[in-house]
Amino acid sequence: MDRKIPEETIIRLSYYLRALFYFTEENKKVVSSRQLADFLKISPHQLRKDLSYFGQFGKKGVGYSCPKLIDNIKEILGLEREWSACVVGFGNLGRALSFYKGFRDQGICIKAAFDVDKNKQNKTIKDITVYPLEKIKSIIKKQNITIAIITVPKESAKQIAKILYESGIRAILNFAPIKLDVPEEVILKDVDFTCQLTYLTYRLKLLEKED
Amino acid sequence: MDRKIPEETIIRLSYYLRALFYFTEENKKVVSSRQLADFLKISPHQLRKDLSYFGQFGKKGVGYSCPKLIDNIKEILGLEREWSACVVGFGNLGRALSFYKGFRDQGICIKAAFDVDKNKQNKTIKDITVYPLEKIKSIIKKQNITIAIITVPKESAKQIAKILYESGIRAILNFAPIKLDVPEEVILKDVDFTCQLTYLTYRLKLLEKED
DNA sequence: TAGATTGTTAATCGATTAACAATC
DNA sequence: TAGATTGTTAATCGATTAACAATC
Repeated sequence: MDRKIPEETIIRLSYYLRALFYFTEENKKVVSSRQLADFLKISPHQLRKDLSYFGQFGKKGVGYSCPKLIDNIKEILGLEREWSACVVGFGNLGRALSFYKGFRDQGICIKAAFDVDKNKQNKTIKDITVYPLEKIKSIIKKQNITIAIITVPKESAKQIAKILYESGIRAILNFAPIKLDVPEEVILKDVDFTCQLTYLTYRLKLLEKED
Repeated sequence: MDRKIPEETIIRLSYYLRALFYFTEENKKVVSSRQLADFLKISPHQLRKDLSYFGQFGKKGVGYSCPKLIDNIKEILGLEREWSACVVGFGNLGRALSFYKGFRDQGICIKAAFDVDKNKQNKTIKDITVYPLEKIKSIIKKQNITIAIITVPKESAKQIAKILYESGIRAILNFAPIKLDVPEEVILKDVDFTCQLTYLTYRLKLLEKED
């Protein structure tokens, strides 16, 4: 694992994992790179190239064992163990992420939520308790939380990020539409709906021009 | 506009727009590529390169006029006019997207929502009415909706996509964790939280190995 | 053995970075 | 004029695609 691995490759590994779950549910024990790739609408070359960064997982002339490749990819992505996460901002988006089942399937467990709104605080829904912001530090320590998801308005996002990394958070998934300042050692990933939607309007406009 | 323009460039244009809104709020009339780039934590070269795909918008030795560049980027992204969209699936995520203010600021207006759940149907919250799925076709036609956002469970996503493009939808933002089959002329963009989170666990695991 | 499919190298393609001439 | 900053070309870097030898 000396060469630099593209971020796109890592993202695709998640997709491969999901496809493997699907084929496993369909009672398939072995799949070829072509079957996986067709399911995900990518090329089999790309799948094999992506896997080759990490080792040799298939059998020539045969394909990949579903359960084995699942274990291998989980190991690569760090999903062989459980991770604890929290959500800051318990609006609609915060709630959606808190209760999203897809995370737990992959070993990522939302352990707590935080919100400024007193009416939301100290209530527990489906195992997740909403705490006031003042409790961020203590709960993170107590519950051993390493990942935080930020869904607060952009006005308070920078301040929340500061509290989070000062509390020991080492990775942040940020849904607030603003660039956060975090220390180099904190891993930050932005998710931005508006940009994605705007890409659609751009393409729609292009199409109209062609006509 | 003969050369192929990278998707990344289009996504960044949205970020430039947002930065320009920020500087405008701060009463700045003119900004340099360096100021914009610093704000967004990218390089000024990249910003200038991105803009150069579409024309010359700045003044050498001076910088860019904020209001003019805003108008130019809006025009490029098709945001000089209003777009009508709908949300299918009125769970927490559907609600979050329906009421998200960031869209309306950019001229994208959620006009209707749809859900299978009878308890959610025929209620109007903040100008958005939730209709049964059977009404998808008629509402889309009546309200002139071109963009759809899918937030239903993966089990029903493919079927919903079919109903949508058969109803005249031309662009889909898909939050369901499954690859949809759509005709070539329908523009499709996937958003996947799990992949983003998993990228964080991958990086966290890498860090631990280094120690 | 013949057919199938992997893993990897080489070729291509595309995006980013850097440098600088043009010019406000 | 001198300083600043754009727009664009060239160089670099990186990712994807394709081809094929290895081998189950």
